[in-house]
Amino acid sequence: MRRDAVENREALLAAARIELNLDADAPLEAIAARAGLSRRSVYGHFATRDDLLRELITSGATRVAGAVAGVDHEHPVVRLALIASRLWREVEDIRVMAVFAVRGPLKGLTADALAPLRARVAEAIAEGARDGSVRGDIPVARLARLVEDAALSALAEASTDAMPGPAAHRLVMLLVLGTVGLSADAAAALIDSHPELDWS
Amino acid sequence: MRRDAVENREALLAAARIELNLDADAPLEAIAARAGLSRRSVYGHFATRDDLLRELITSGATRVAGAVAGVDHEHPVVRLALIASRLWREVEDIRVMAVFAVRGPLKGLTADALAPLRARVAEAIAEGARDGSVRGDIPVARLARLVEDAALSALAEASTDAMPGPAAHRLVMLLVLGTVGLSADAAAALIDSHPELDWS
DNA sequence: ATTATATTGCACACGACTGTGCAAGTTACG
DNA sequence: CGTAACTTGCACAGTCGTGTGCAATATAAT
Repeated sequence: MRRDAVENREALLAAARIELNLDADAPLEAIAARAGLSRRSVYGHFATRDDLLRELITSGATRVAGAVAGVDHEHPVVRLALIASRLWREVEDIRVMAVFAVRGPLKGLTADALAPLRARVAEAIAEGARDGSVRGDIPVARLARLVEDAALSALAEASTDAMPGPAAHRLVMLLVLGTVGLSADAAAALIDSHPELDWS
Repeated sequence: MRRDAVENREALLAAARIELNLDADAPLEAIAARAGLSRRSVYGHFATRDDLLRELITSGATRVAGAVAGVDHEHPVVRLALIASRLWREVEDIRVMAVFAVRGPLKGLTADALAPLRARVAEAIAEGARDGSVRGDIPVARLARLVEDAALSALAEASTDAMPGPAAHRLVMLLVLGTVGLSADAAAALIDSHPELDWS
């Protein structure tokens, strides 16, 4: 295998990440173009369109899983904020997976890939609901989905509006904490009192 | 014009509302089938596919505008909750428009249709930020978009999970108020202390 | 330099969907 | 009734996307 071949493969994946965020079913033509290749060449790297998507989703899932893996904290709410914080680094992958979470025949794949992350979130919420640090007026499963939505809309806002890094990072945490029941002030105080939630 | 003709026209619009929520670019075949018509007949009512969508969006926008028109209250936060409350009645239309708000070539149309509603929300937020009842750590325009997202995800949750009416109605308000800075408890208290926010 | 490896352009088959024309059928309505 | 309004089925053209075959060309690597 040649060096430029693997570079082009990466370029295709990167291009797909961008292009699929703009249009969930962007033609291969567009993806290839952004990668500086011809449509025909795509088939030298991926047998079918679905193969490309599959690779995007699974590789994305691994990165996300890695980013969230080390997260741990005794207070479930801080844990949620930490997860949100780590997620910020993986925006592109996250958004690609979000796009396919609802639509298309790949939604099963996406769901599987995101399962571990969702489990961690649900667990933290359940724990927080038990000790009173998280609202108890919404069933855990439903609240978990809503938290996911909140994080997603913060991430979307961050990347469409080209927010400066620290602001976007903080926004994601603020929204997650707000959804979980904290007031704006309480959320801000919590973030400021925990150095591990700082922008680094 | 015959009576059954206008009935079929309505049936087509209703079918489109359902089918387009399942799949944003559902084929006319599917829509026609759900309406109990043949694909060919659709063209007896709408010149093109876009005409159908246009009608859906604009008629939906008018309903929503009407629902929100009468809303007024001295406290901006209560006003936001009221808007959220009224929105709940129009879920179906809202969701169709939400689908096309992001994707598709009609997003401009949708944006225009939703403009008045967005203006009201932004205004209430700005007013609240001035008198301190709404968080001030997020720029008004951005917060308005985030509130919109929150409402949308609540509405989505409500209609996919088949929640009972009152619960869904309350959820929409809770999420909007939470996004705007209130704690879960404060939001619940506010809703309970204002009879006009009750489920009717 | 020579060779294995990649990329390209073009042609083609295939499928899904839109939009149109037209003749034959069905149904509401006066 | 009987007629005008509506629906249907089918055939067809046009568009856009995928996936493949192949010959020509460019490029990395030894």
